[in-house]
Amino acid sequence: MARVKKVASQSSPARITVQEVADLAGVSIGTVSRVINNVPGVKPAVIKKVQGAIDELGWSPNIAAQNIRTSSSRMIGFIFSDIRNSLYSSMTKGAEEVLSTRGYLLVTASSDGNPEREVVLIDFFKRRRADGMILTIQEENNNAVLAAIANSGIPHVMMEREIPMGSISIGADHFRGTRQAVQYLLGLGHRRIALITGGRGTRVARDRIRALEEALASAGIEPDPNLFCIDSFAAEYGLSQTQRLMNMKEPPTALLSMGVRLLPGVLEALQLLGKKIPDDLSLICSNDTDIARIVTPQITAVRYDALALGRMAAESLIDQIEKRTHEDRPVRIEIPTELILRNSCRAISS
Amino acid sequence: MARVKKVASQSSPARITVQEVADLAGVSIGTVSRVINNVPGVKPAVIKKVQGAIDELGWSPNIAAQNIRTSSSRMIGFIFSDIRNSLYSSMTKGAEEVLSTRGYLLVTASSDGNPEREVVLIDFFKRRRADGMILTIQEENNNAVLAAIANSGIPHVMMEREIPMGSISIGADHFRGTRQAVQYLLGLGHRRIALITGGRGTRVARDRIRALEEALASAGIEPDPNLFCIDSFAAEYGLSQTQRLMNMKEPPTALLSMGVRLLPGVLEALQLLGKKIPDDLSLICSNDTDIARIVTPQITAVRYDALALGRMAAESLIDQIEKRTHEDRPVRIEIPTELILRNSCRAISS
DNA sequence: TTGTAGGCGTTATCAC
DNA sequence: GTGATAACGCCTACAA
Repeated sequence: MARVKKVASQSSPARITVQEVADLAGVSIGTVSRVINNVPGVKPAVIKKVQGAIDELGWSPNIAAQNIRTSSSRMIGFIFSDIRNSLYSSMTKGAEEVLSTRGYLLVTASSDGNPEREVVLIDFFKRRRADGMILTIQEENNNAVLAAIANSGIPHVMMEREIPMGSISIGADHFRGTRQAVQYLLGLGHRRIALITGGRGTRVARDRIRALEEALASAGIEPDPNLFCIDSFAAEYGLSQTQRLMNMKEPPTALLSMGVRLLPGVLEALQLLGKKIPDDLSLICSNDTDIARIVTPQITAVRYDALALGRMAAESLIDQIEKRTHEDRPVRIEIPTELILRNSCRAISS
Repeated sequence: MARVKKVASQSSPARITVQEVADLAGVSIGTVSRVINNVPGVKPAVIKKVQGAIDELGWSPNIAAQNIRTSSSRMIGFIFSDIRNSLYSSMTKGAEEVLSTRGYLLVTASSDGNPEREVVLIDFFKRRRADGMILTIQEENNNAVLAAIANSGIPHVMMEREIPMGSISIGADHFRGTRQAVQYLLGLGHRRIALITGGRGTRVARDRIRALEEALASAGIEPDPNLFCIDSFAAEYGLSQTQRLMNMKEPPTALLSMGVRLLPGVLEALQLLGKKIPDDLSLICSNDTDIARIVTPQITAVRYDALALGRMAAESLIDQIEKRTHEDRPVRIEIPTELILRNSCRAISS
C-alpha cells in the first residue's frame, strides 16, 4: 500500500520519446522504430539493448504520431440507437473481443434512433479518421444518412440493415426464424396469428412480415391486415397494440412479439387485461432475454446470437479494411436463428 | 438514390490538408488554422473566404495531428466488467451524453472482471494517451491494478469503488439504500433477514453489509452469519444461496438480493422450490430492472440512477482534466437511492 | 492582420 | 545492419 502511494505521488511523467530511448540504448531512432515494429534484420544484441532501454524508461510509441504517419487510426466506430438495448451491448461485446485482439479500438455511439444524430456521428467518425464503421441505422432509405455514409468514404458493414449501396450486410436470418415460429403455431392449429414489430423500412422488418405472409399463404390462410402491427419496437407500442388486439371482436390466438423491448409491454398489457398465457393467447418472442426465461410460463423464443453477430461484423470489417478478401467477398452474411420451445404456446382445437 | 450511388462510387477521397484549403482560399495555412480555432483578430472577409474553401473541400482537421501538437487525445476510457450488464450500459450512455457534448471520445472496455485484464486495459489507455479514465475495478485492493493506475498517471474517477489513493470516487448511497430497505422489513416484523450480494472488498459490498448489521443492531437483533451470502454477483450464486437459505431449519423470512444479475437466479430457485413471494419469502432487490417490474408479484427495489452516475462521473472527470476545480474538489460524490415499494414483501406476525 | 518556419513523435527511404 | 533525414498535418511563436 505504501509503495503504491509513493508511485501515485510521482509527478506527471515527462513525455518520453523514441529519441531518449535511442540515446539510452546507444542507437539511432530508426533502429528503435525497427525494433518495436519487428522489422527483420536487426542484430539480436541490438534488439536486446533497445528492449532494455524501452523497459527502463517505460516508453511506448505515441499512437497519435503513429496515426499521422501511417494515416490510419486503428479505431473503428459502432453506431446504433442505444447501448442500453441488450442487443447492442451484446454486439458491442462481441465486436470488442475481436477488434481488441487485432489492435483496433472500438468506439460506440448511441444515436437515440435519430437520423440527424446518425449523420452527426458519421461525420464525427470521419473527422476522427476512423478506419471503419459498423452501422445499425434507423431507416435504410434516409437520404441524408446514406449520403453521409457514402461521403465519409469509410469502409463499413451494415448490421441488421441493408442499404442500396452494395455495402456488406450482416444479420440474423429473421425470415427463416419467423417462418419457423409461424409454422410451429400453424401446427398447433392457430390461424389468427398477430405480429408486433418495428423497424419499418429495414430488412429485419421486411423479412419478418414476409415470413408471416408466406407461411400463412402456404397454409391457405388469408392474412388479416389488422393483425400486423409494424410501427415500433417500443414497450409502449407492445402494450397498446396488445390491448388493441385482445379487444378485437375476434382476437388473435397467437402473437409474435419481435423486438427486445416489446415483450415487457406485451406482458404488461396481458396482465392488465387479466389474460393468461397460453390459455388466452399463445406467445412467441424474439431476442431470447432474461425476461422470457423468468416469467411464468416461460416464453418460447426465436433466439440468435448477438455476440456472434458482433464478432462477425468486426471480422468482416477488418478483412475489408486490410483488403485481405478483395472483391470476391459476399455482400450478405447471415447467422441462423433457433426456436427455443417453452410453455407459452398451446394447441387449439378449431 | 441515383445520386447517392454516384457519391458512393467516387474514389477514395484524396487526403486533403490545410495547405490545399489555404491555397484555395488564397491565404496561408496559419490563417486557416486561426480560423478553425477561432483565434480573434482575423478579418471577417478572410474568415468567410476560408470557411468557403473548407466547405467546398469538405475538409476537417486531422485530429491525430492536432493531438500530437496539443498532446491531448480528447479521449477517455471507461473500464468495467461487462458492457452487457445493464448497470454499465446505462452508465456508458450517461457518460457518453456529457462527453460527446464536450468534444471527448468515450471508449469502453470490458475486463470480464479479470484484474489481469484490467491492468492490460489500463496500460492500453496509457499507450493511447487517454486524457482520463472512469474505472469500475473488480477488487479495490489488488496491488497490480492499483500500481497500474498510479503508474499510468492518468486522471481518473472511481465508479462505485474507493481506493486508497485519494482518487475521486463516485457512487450511489448504498448504505442508506440498504438501511432503508432493512428498516422497512423490520417494520413489517421481519427478524431473520438474509443478504445476497457480491463485490467482496468493494465499498458497495461493505456499505450494504454494514447497513444490514447496523439496522439489525439498532433493533436489538443478533445477526446470523449464515444469512450473509456475500461472495458473488452471479445468477448461479443467487440460485444456490437461495436454495441453501430456504432449506435451512429456520429459513429467513426476508431476503435482500443486491446486484443486477442475482435476481433471476433467486427467482429461479424460488420457483424450483415451489416457494411463493411474498408468502414464503419477502424479497427486495437492487438495481430496479425490467424483471423486477415484470414478474408477479412485482419486486420492491432499491433504485438508483445509473445514467446520472455516468453523467456525473464524466463531468467530474472533465473538471479534473481541465483543472477547473482545483484541489478543493470533493473526494467522494454520492447520489441518493430510492426504495420503490411494490408487492413482494408482507408483514409477518411473530 | 497575416505569412513563415520550427517542432510535435513517428515511420520509411535513403545512403553508408 | 544501422544512421541520417524527409515527410505526415497541424499549431504557434515570431516576423513582417
